Amino acid sequence: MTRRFRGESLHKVDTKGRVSVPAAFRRVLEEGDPDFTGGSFPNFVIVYGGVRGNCLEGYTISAITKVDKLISKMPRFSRDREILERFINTQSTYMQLDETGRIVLSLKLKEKIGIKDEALFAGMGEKFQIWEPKNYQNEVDDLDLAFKNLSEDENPFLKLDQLQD
Amino acid sequence: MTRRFRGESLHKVDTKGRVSVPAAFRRVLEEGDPDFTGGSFPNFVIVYGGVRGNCLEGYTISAITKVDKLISKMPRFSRDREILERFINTQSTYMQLDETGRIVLSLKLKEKIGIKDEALFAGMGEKFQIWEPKNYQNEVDDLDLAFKNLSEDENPFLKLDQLQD
DNA sequence: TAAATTTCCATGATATCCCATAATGTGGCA
DNA sequence: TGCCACATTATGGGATATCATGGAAATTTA
Repeated sequence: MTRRFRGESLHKVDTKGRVSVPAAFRRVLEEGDPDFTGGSFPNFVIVYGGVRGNCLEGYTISAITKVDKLISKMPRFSRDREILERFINTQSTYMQLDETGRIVLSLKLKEKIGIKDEALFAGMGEKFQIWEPKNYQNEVDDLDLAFKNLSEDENPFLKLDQLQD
Repeated sequence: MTRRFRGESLHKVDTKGRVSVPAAFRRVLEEGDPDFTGGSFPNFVIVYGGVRGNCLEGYTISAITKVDKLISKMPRFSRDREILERFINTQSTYMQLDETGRIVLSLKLKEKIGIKDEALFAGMGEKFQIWEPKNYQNEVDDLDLAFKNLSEDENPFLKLDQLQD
């Protein structure tokens, strides 16, 4: 069925940095890890650099592999490729769900996005994001405002259908 | 799973030049060494000439083999080939992890990149880099700046999508 | 034989594993 | 439709393994 990351949910981050990944997201991670078997726990990748920098982004193995393959097609020592590798490879890390469906956010990752003891997970289709709850609310508000200020012909909902091929 | 080098981490270099290679990188080095068996310690290659010259680059055996093969496809006595062989073959050396996951950086290697007592490891997909921390920060800042100054159609992230399929 | 390497051992700090429990959700069935 | 039994989920605590790092002993090299 090729599930996608959908929905938002809030989770506790304990003293060791452990957080439950929303159960619905786990199914997507499992489907997206070619090495996943019933007995194992899915691997995935968290990108923490991002253009934004204020949230973490989780990708399934197959999603990130697609990106990696594209990067590999660029000239090996080109500046463009280097920029992308810095963002996508250097500023990312492998993660694995544990048997209770948790991951641990290292101190470094928590600091990157200002998380203390709660984390908000937001589904974004082929990736998901992890936010410090207040920052998330601000982000949502900003987006709302930006959307409201668009003129009719800038409305992305209307552009959507124009893309159709 | 075919792991790639991901993430960045900072390590102490002791008086003998010993540095821990990040644990995550060891797994990649193991996978990339066809001769690696459970009981042994993986070999790999460090290139110190490099296009840049301000960092060392570590390749798994299988990654450097790919590069070697590409070079050997170039005309045998061409200047281009000679240059590449000089950089990739002459200015490189085999390394082996010890049982605690460390390597020793010779005085020569340390001097090449200005390392004193700390080394920054940065994953770059098929290879990783070793930097003197301050130089690394400068490099990241430069890249950031370069990225911010790109016009919309120069954005490597967008080029990525154009490469699709 | 002095200096430089390599090997072996030691230890605190992290991270991982294993078990426990409460909360929530799900389905069946009267 | 209301309730119970069971599976899944969210969360915490302690034990155990791995990692990063330093120092001493053994070995090599010049």
